[in-house]
Amino acid sequence: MAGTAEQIMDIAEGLIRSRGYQGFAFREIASTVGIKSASVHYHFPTKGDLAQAVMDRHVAQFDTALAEIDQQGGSADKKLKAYIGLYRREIGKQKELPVCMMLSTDSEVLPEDVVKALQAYYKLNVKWLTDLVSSKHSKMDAKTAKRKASLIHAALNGAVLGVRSVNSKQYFEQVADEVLALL
Amino acid sequence: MAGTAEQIMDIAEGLIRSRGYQGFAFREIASTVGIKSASVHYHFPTKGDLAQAVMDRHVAQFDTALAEIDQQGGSADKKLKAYIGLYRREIGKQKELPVCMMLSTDSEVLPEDVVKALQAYYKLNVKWLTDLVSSKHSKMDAKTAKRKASLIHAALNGAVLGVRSVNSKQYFEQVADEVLALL
DNA sequence: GTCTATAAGATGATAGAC
DNA sequence: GTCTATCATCTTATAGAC
Repeated sequence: MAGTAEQIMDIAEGLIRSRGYQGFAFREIASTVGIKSASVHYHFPTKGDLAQAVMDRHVAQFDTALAEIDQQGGSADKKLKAYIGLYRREIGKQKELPVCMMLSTDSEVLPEDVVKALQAYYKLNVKWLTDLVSSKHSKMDAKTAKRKASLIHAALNGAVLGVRSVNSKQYFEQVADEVLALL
Repeated sequence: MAGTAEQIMDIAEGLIRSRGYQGFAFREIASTVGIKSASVHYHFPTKGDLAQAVMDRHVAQFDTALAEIDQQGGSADKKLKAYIGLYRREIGKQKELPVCMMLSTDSEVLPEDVVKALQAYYKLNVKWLTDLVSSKHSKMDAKTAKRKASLIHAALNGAVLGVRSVNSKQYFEQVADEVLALL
């Protein structure tokens, strides 16, 4: 039995991923949890606070997942496969995008702190991928490695986005296979 | 002096691109045009109708642009450069995404017809790119060409999305250069 | 922690006058 | 085509009781 704050974040995360920041309301979250909207405000004073909490929790989980991949070791290809697995996991429920991707499209109506967290998250991803590329191609200069990492990152994000438009997870898998060959 | 309906669509398109479907209101559009919200409803009965009109107009412009690229002829690389130019043009105003990309993330709250148009638009893009890939690699089988086309499409979409998070158009240019090398 | 009650404002949409 | 006026509903958020 998860705490109320946790439940609220779970539901908010799902709604953000399917409808975006502007697509959920305190009342809806409250009724799903089985409480009143005033009680949601007790845990998260403003809507921005709730979005920030959801974002922070997700980033923390993601950091842990990346650390685990690094810890398990193995080839660069194996690590990229595991990284792609993180994306695949987020597609699980169709019609949902990863939290940070959806929030990124809502950045114009988000509190400044959330936008900053979003930018930091992006940089973290590209840096991790850049290190991965460098580890496989020891003679490649840093700039080239970063460009390749950016391509991989963009392709995976685009692949996730595409699933929504083509209505099939296969699209993601096909792009993911091509991405693996890029490394 | 553009007609009122045109003006409404222009403003709606800008708002959809920066804040999404749920981020604009009839009253705001009306006050920007200099009329009242009831008059906006005269031209576009419902919010969904307005979104559909904006989407249809954009798709028509895009179709024309693709036809022009085909008409001008030249190498496959030249055509891909021109195709990438269509994306670059849409980034012009920072903090804005292409209409169809933004609407795609809002698909859960969009009228069914708009979602269908979105899916058709996606298919059109991948098909055009598939033909392009096939024209350069005459011996490549159709399936492989489509996979490569999907990769290119995903990477370009991801590149546009990334501009928002990294706050620099250079990110797009770097990925675009890598994409050119993929063909 | 959760509730009731309510504020204060925005929203999509319509009726009917001009 | 555009207006005024209005409806019914939803929104985030707060005050104060339990």
